[in-house]
Amino acid sequence: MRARPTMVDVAEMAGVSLKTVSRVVNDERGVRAQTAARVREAVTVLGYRANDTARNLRRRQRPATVGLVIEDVRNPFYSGIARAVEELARVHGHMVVIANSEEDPAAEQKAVSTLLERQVTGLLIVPAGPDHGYLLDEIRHGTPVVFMDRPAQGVGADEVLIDNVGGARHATEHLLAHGHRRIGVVGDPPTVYTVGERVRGFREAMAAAGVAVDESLVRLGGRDVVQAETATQELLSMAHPPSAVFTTNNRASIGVLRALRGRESTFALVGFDDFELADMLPVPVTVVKHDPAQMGRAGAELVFGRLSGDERPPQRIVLPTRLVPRGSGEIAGKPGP
Amino acid sequence: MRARPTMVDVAEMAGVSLKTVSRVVNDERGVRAQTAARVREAVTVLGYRANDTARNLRRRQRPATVGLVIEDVRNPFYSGIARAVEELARVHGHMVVIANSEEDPAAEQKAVSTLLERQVTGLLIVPAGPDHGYLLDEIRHGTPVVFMDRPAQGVGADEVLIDNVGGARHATEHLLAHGHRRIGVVGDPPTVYTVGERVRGFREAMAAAGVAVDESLVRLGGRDVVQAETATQELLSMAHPPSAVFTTNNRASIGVLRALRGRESTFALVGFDDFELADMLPVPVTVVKHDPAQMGRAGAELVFGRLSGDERPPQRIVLPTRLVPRGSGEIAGKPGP
DNA sequence: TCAGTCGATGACAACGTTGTCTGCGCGTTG
DNA sequence: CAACGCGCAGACAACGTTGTCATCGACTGA
Repeated sequence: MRARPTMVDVAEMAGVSLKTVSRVVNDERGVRAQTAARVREAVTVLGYRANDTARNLRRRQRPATVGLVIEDVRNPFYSGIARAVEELARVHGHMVVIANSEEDPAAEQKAVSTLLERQVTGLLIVPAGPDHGYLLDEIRHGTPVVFMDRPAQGVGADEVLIDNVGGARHATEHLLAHGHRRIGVVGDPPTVYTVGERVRGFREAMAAAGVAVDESLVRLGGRDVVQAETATQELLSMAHPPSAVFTTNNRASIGVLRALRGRESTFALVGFDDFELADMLPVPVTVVKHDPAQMGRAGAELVFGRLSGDERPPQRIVLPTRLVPRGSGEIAGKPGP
Repeated sequence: MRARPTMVDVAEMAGVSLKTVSRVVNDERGVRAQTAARVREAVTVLGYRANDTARNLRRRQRPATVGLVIEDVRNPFYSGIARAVEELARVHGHMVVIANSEEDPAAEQKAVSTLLERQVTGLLIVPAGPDHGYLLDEIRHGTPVVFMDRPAQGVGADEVLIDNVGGARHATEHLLAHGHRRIGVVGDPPTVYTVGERVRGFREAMAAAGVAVDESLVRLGGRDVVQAETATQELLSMAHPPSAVFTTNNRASIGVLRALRGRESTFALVGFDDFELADMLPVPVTVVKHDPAQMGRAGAELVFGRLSGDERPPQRIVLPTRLVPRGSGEIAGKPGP
């Protein structure tokens, strides 16, 4: 288990100079076929592999790698993004480094710092914290940064968002149209941008319909399926439970469904985010659907566009949502025993 | 948008030598507090960030990065692995580069090559192709390689597998115990190692029970949900459809469920791999459960163990499976109209 | 008082690679 | 036949950093 061979080793073995090896390895012209063959022979015998680190340093270029900072790959929304980013990156000869921020601003900033020291050529971030002024210098030094799913303050960078307010409004209107008036909300803390926006869309639709929001039915703050389940159980055991619920994301939807299972009492449901098997459940779940792959692609396209010279002012792309009625939004609420 | 500042720029601004900046940046001792303060000042003013590429080259060490080659992050099995690997990597100060091999040996080999040129310190691979002799040199040069989910030929490297045969046997025994005799199989091509093993477990259990396998009920080859759905439809329209089916992975299970939906005819089902909401479906799905996170952790532990001097001979870790009866394995088949 | 020690700092080389420049031998051309 | 061009090859510097060694002044102790 000795160290890796370098060009010097190859040169020595082939009886040529270092530079000639470099020429052969990089398919430069100006090497006699016979010499090149000798070099290639030595390369395979020694198992030589170019050192990308040294190459990049010398060429003053960065490793062909983009950083992707997300909350958790296990969430299908993020893995959908990740996959699309990876696909586009591959087309552009880049690799993807994934960091999970765990929704923690400190972890996010640490990850970003490490990625930047690693000299990534571009950065795709689902921001956890609000302020990203610390990236100003980097952007000025030529690293394209794209924020996905949520905007970032303190920086004028590209952003890819979805129509949160519109989607939530549609969801709420759907429930209102089916006669629901006591509508609850279950989801993550409203400090998360998307949650705030979706709740805003909910309130807008309610206000437009002249229906007052019962604040005791708004249960935000859960961070995972279990907490959404608990919140739902609380809703169900109220004296006047909601007849319908809007959930702010797929985790919350699933938590609600778990709480509802086996219960006699139930309520209508529309969830933000589609999820696998939503249409296969006993009561198929009506959702506000959008396309994570589209978000990943749009973000990656922006990054690689910037890398190849796109100098337009910072873009804000807003992706559409679509209400997919499957049944759960149309059932009449029969709350309470 | 000028180039990034280097230590030379910082040194110039602080009126010290390059080396002093290096000392401050690396928290080496031997710098007067006052000098250090001046340097730090210059660092923040210029927005200096250490160049990990140059540092690694000089120190003759590799970037603290491990490569993870999987089939598709969108599959929860792989994203579960990815997340666990990332978590352990973070603990060890490493980042994770993810490459999707798409089950294509050529793509896998290309990804691995790129990762190695990038000087990753370790490699976690879910192998797509069978032969990995091309990694022999690398392993000899000191790059720890761990194969996950499937073994690799031609190399003596660490492996983390699951008890495919045992799990499949349990699944089949469960179906046999509930009176099923005409049992079908739906899944990926048997050339995929895990599929082959799981089918072997199925056959072993059938043989042990003295039940002949009707080969027309074995439908392997589908690579995604849609193809599994098609295969199932074919099974259902047979003159003598199966009364039960064993699926070789979560994609196949979901395809089968989709085909079954709304159909009058049905059959019992046990699937390999657990999946979200399996317990929430109209007929909760009985599965052979195992833990992707455990696999990721085990793999990562092996890599980081090797990196810190573990010299044991190549390990083969086999993770257990557990049958989770939820109902779908116990229903009586009522095939055909 | 003088060697010896110590703390702070800098000069220099080196990591593995590539860009630039130079040199050599040979054939072509005016 | 001198001059030139061309194909091939190597010497050397440089990328941004860190390890080693040298330097210098000040302080210590006998």
